[in-house]
Amino acid sequence: MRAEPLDAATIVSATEDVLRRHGPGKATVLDVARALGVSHGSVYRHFASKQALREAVIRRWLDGVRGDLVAATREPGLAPPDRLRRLLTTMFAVKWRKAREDPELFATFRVLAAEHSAVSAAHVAALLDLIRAIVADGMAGGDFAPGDPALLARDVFHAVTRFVDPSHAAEWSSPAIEAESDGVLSLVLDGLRAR
Amino acid sequence: MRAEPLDAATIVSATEDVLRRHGPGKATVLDVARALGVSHGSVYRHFASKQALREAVIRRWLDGVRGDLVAATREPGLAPPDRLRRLLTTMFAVKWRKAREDPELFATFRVLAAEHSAVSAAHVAALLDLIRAIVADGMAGGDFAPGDPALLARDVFHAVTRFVDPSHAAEWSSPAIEAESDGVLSLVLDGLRAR
DNA sequence: TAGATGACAGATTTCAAATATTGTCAGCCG
DNA sequence: CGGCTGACAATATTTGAAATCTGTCATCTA
Repeated sequence: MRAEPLDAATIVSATEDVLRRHGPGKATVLDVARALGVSHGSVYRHFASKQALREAVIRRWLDGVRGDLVAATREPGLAPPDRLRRLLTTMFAVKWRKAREDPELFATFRVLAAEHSAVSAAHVAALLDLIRAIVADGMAGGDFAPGDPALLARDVFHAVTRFVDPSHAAEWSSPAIEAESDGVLSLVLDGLRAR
Repeated sequence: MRAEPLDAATIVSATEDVLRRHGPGKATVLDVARALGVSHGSVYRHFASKQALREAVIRRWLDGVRGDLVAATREPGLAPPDRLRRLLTTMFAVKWRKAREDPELFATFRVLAAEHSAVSAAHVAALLDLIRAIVADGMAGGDFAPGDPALLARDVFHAVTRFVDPSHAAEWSSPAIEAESDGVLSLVLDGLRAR
């Protein structure tokens, strides 16, 4: 039936396809096995449970998002305030684009992320660390007022919740959303500069 | 069966009780009529539909919340920055308390608010106006840098989304939530002061 | 005669039986 | 042998028939 040996990555990809096609509620392990042309027992050789399989899917998705983000931000010769603005607007743009391009798929990944909150929490922690590094840079160079970079990174992230948290995805289709995020960003950057 | 004549306010109160008891999914017009000791036809004399009845309930609830808020903020002799901080922390506290005291009832009202987004939008607009008035005051007195008070009020409100938007109610049970809201509030107030 | 009632049609919800899925594992196949 | 299969028990989901609810209105009653 299959030439290549069945491996975890192949199964995860097939699961993504099935999720895309059937949605989170009706995507079964049997569907995944069918898509791969194997019995469902074989899937259970690589993943202990349906939950574990779905966790692998959301983990790979979030890692990809974060990869996109780090790549887009690797731009030299930008002062910390501009770098922070760039990071955050990119963060917004990546999420908004994914949510708008394929709302059903985005909704599916929201369900998976909610199912596996530990994976989501790790993702958020990694994003927070990106912010923290820039804030620390800015303080060292005098662009930002002194303070605890980790705490301020947390504050910044919380202030932009509306623009990154998937529970606000419905609001991202408004054409005003860009102006709104710019407004909050300016307010926050001013807050970091002058304390 | 009933001494006093049946009026809209009485029906709304009975509906609140039924919602409290049965939840949003299983609260029927028949239940409301039963609670009042009348036939369901009588309820339809005062409200055109079940939707209209539920809208009256959520409208009264939100008006009450806003009343509490305005009352708690009517405190003289406070500079605009402190007044703004007071308004917002009170806003948080009112919501958090309601959500923690009776999570099921809070969830019920969330459902009603989602069903009647126009009513919720009006509520938000009224809250925004409270913020705008204080920001304008602060600009007039030199506490805040000059700017468009309406736009900045919008930015401030968006920055504290996480602490007022019911979709984040689950996060409000964390003991860290107070420190987190204080952090964002300080950042935002600094932003308003020094632009 | 203003306000309340309850029978009624159509829409929605409920509940139990029928079907499908999850996860295990003894045995098969290359 | 290492990996795959498919029968199987336990659990979860779907289905559709019965029950309930929404909204209307002709009729009643105070």
